[in-house]
Amino acid sequence: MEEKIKGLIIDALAESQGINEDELNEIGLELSRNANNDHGDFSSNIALKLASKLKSPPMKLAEEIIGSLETPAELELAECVKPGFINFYLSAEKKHSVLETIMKHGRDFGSSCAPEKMRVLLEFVSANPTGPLHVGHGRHAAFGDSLARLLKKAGHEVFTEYYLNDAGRQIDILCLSVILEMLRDEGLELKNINGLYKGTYIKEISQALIKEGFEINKKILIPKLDGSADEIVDALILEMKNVIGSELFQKISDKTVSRMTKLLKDDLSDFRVKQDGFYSEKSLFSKGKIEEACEIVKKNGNAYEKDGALWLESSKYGDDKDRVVIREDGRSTYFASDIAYHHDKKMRGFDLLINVLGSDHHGYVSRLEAGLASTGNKASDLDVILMQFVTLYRGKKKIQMSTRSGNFVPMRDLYSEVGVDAARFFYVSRSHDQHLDFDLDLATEQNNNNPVYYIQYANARIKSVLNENKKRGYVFDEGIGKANLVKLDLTIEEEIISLLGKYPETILKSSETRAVNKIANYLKSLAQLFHSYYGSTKFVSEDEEIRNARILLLICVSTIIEDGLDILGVSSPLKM
RNA sequence: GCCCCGGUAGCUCAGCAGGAUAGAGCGUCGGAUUCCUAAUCCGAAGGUCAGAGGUUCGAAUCCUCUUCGGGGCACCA
Repeated sequence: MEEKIKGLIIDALAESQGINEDELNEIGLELSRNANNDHGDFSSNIALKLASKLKSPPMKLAEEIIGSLETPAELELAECVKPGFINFYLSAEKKHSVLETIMKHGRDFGSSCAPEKMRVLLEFVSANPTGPLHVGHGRHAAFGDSLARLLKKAGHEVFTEYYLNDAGRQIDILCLSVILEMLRDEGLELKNINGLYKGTYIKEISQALIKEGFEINKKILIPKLDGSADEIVDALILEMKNVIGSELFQKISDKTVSRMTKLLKDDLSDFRVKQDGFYSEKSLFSKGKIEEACEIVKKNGNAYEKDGALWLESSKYGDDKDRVVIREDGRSTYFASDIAYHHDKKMRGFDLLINVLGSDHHGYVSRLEAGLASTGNKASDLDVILMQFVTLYRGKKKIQMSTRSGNFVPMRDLYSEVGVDAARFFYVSRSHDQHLDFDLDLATEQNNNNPVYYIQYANARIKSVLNENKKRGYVFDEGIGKANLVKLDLTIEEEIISLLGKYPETILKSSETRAVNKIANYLKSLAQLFHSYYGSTKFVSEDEEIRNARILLLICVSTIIEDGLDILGVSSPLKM
């Protein structure tokens, strides 16, 4: 319809002002859809835009345009208003037809609206497997999973992935922490060492390994603890590998990582977050992907050697300075892994790579782009979404996020307390580039304050009305409903229908801007209109025609609420 | 020093590919339940959209500066 009206305007402009399409393209023809029906269903500002160019008052122009405007049956009226807007009013039949579309397509209404379908690799969370996921990761998880659902809804093919940092120093430290815990468990007295991982999960893993029959020589020598915490830890790792043998160390390391990974997967899946794949950093080494990437970079003339290290000339691609890829001692940097990993993503055939990262990684973005460019890919294929931080509150009281030993509040604690529905909704209700204050009290309140329940309740009320309809011996007749849509002429009904009609463009816009929170806002508005409608109108009435028409409308509202909530990973209870 | 994000009602926030009177909820005040779920609804009061310039017929929205707050600038991961 939008295109049709635009076409009409173009014709009218040509006739009344002698403006051709090229001239028009310069100015840009916009047609906006209006929320409140004060200004019609669509409006155009074209007369205002043309006024200065044609040196003619906008109102006069608008009148002339309308004068030569054809009006098809779907259009009831076109009028010009005060500053120079042209407002279009659709016929009632046309406006109501969206309900028929929703009845026909059901939950597929608004699906596949993206004009260009892409293969997307969406990477999110990717936290080191050295501890349970905390409330900050929770936001990444909720956002990433919802974005995946949203992009799929819009018609894209989406693969979600978790990059598992299962190699490197942090993993050695994790493994060391577990081994020392095993020794402790066997009665060895050990001083606390800074920089090691603590927490019940370390204990659990060490005990599980002991049960599996892993043994550590108790006569292990702890080297003198001199130097900085980092130096001590590194010395311990080296010593441990020597004493127990790097083979056993590696075995324990593998066991530990796989147990940690299981823990992460459970944290995520219990939060209804689905990762299609876990990509192992270690596999980059074993499959030679890092050397491969280095070769490509060198071949493309984007690397050089200096001070015994291999440097990527990332400054060539917009980074502040060049970066080390292979260290002096021959070990590759984390950045090297990332170059190889992102190149591999492209090789797997994805058009678009989306990374959800913490906002503290923003300095890393240009480096990633440079890495991608230096392997011969387009930097613009990478879309990094930076996530701002989360602060927990209990009412007005800020909750200490981490203890002195560096333990964060686990995300599982959060969603166990407030429930998965509330947690997911709250996490996603604000734009990713804004700080999130997560109020645990608010998330569990059962009233108007709490948008999750407000929306769910709207849907539950609809289900209840449908039941009541049956209970009174009526059978919903879609045919009668469709035939009487024109009777839905209350202002509130028109507002609801208009909002339902905006669902596809909401999906499109929020998927394009990765703004999952727009879905949450949309649902809030829809629920609000519904509750108001509920309070003012009787649905199960004796009049068969209006009853079926209204119930049809309610079914449409319910369809959209359920679909929208599902994008957010929130359930739609039938009863509350 | 450089870079990213933000400042909208007393509070928490929507609105931001420019558009017509800036919206919700809470809180305050006043109402609604013989009726399909009151986890609801209706009404009132409440604003220099941080400040100053600029672009435009038109700016909360775009640009510049200032200011306040959060975060970042490794041969760490």
